[in-house]
Amino acid sequence: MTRQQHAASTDQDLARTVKRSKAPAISRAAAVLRLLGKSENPLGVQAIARELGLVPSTCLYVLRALADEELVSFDPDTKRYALEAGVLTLARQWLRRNQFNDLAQPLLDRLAQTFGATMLGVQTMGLDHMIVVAISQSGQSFQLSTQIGSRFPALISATGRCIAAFGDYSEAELEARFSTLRWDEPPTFAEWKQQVSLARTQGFAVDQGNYISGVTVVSAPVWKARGKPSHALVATGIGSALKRSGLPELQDGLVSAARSLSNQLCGDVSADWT
Amino acid sequence: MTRQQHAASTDQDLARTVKRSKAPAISRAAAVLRLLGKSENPLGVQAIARELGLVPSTCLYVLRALADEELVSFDPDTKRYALEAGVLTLARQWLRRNQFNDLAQPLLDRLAQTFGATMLGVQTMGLDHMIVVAISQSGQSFQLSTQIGSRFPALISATGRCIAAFGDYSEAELEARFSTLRWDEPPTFAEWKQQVSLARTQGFAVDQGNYISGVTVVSAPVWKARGKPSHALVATGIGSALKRSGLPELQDGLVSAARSLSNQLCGDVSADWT
DNA sequence: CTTGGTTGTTCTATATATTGAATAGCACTC
DNA sequence: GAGTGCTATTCAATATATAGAACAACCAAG
Repeated sequence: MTRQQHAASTDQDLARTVKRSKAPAISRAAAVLRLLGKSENPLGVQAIARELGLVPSTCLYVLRALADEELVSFDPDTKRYALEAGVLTLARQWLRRNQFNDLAQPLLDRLAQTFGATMLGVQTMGLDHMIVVAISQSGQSFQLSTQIGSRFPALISATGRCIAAFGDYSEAELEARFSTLRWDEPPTFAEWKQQVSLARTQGFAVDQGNYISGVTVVSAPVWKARGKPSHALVATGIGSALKRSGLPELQDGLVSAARSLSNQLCGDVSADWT
Repeated sequence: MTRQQHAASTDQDLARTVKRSKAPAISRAAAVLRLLGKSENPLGVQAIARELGLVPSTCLYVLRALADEELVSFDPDTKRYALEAGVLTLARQWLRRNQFNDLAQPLLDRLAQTFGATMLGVQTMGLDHMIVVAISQSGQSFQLSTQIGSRFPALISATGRCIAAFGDYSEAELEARFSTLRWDEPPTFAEWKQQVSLARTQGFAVDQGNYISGVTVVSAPVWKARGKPSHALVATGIGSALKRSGLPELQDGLVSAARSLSNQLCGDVSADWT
């Protein structure tokens, strides 16, 4: 069972986005790409159109355009479409010019080695979700498998508490989002709010088996600029194992890594100004 | 100096694609994404429009749509656009359901270990280019750095000779493409044709310092179906080092790995037929 | 402070992308 | 072999995305 879940992008959502935008074809194209990404096997025109609430002919034109751009592959025999390798090229280009990754990776590697935990670097995307952009596996212990590019709802687990703590969102917004989350051991909203306050004073957040039973997650926010944190460093591991290798030390290491990263990222910006 | 080069996608090309397509916004969007990928730093609306020959207002709408889809990031302060992490999500999804990668990776790892070479798995995209989709570094020697997602012109180096040898393209097509290639030590078209013939009879191709002086590249084709090869396994290394660790053995290993891979990939297809 | 040359953004007429029905093909069942 | 239900695809009318100019906001130089 895979853990990640997106804000269910329904036909309704797509329809609204398409209406508002001045370039609806692009919203449709993105929806098609996401659908093909989710799907286990290649899909035909009708299946895609039905799933996304598109007109088949429009959907066909979208697919042809995407195939021309090598973002989608087309099998002439089966008339099925799937994602194509062109998306890889874009991803590499993004990774290349992303200083967060370059700076975070060695820090994550060191922490993973020291504490035998699986370390993640995540990028926050408002209250919608966060995206895993860097990973370091400890190698020895059994890993909690997550992959680069995975998306999680914004307020879940330890990082969710950080986002809530340092993002100054209204309580109404938070509660609305909170109510849609799925946890193994869901905290009440009151409990969660208290943990968020604690995170605000401590500078990091902990999830002790709420999101996944038996798994402890620690998260510390990273800033690229003043305002809401843009990223977070995350440590995950089996609760008992993390306790044995020293949870307080891990928390300290994580927080100081996150702080040094924030300094470097903000510093680079000011270097551009000169 | 980076080696890769794309078929220079000029404004002309884009203009033609846009005209032909029934969904021009998508071609524009793809062009914008590629441009942002190439660019070292974030770009403004005008710069993008100028570079791609787009109308600024249209360009703005494209960018806004892409930003809505989290494929492009927008900095409200500087009004600059760049690639966003959404492209990572798509790439991961592509990698997940790609059996070539799953099957090729262990073979590449073994060959890289045995021969101290940098191994690549590439996917061919017609006569336009090929894309690196899997990598295994030997770890010990200093690596010839290439990254997943890199694009190379189709007919370059050893893999180019394989594509020409097993793709049954007309000589006119080949010569047109061949003439645009950049090599360190360019072969004449006649020499190259001879090497292509050799590759056809041997079942693999070698590039001895043509593409990059001092670097030897060996490539063996992989088929996913009858017809043109869809992929290739590639070994690269310093010429002298490869000779020392046994070039004939490397060639044998590469060819047999490619053959076994072809069998598995085609076998899956025939399994679908039953 | 004004001027000149940028930039990003809004606005509206018109060329055109999108729609939904009609067409064409393919694989079954009867 | 005709019929049934599915596909993918084409086509022409119309709703609309786009182009180009006008606008606004900024910065640097005089």
